[in-house]
Amino acid sequence: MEQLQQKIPQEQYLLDPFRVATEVLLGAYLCSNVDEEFTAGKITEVEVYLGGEDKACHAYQFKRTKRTEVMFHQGGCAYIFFVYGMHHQFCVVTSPIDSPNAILIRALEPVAGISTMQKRRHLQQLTLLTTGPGRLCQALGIQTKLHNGIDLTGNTLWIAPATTVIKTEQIKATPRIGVGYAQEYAHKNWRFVLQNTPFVSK
DNA sequence: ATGTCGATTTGCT
DNA sequence: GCAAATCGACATA
Repeated sequence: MEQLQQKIPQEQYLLDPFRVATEVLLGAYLCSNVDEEFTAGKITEVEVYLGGEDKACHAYQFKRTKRTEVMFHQGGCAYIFFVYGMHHQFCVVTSPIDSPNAILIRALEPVAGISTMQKRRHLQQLTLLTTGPGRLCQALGIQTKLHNGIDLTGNTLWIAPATTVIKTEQIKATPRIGVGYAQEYAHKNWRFVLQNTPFVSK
């Protein structure tokens, strides 16, 4: 598990958000060390959100609030927020300072610390452990209060590089989930899913 | 297999 | 006050 201790270098998070989503994050490993428990999963599903133009993004029109603040930080930190009164969501902030773009991580394939994930989720079945943005946060112990804004090259929450190159043919682009309100931005194919894996949300 | 609905808190209008 | 980048329980078929 040496591989999982590696960190994606900070500068890779400054690339174009679509490249970060498809070339850097898909197939990489989201790792967490929370409560003395190590857990990790391979990233199988992501969504791109762009500050400025994108009506589905919390930072639409560069709206800067307490919640969206960390999206304006330099790429390479975590934007973690709370929705629906009970679920957390984990995003990777990308781009240079004041370009509030982020990639939502929507699903993982469990790789390490599986018994910890099962304990946190009160559930055994692997395909339900981390296949959804709320589920993966619960499985990895991710919470806004503890982790919002955290540096992803540190030792609490980090991302280890993919061990194999993901080819374009293995990636499917679809509309994003749960953003029907975003008008013309609702049907953009900004969700990217790894093919040939059961570990995606539905 | 598919649909509807409640949970529950945060942040903005 | 209301809607939200969701999930799981329960209903009906």
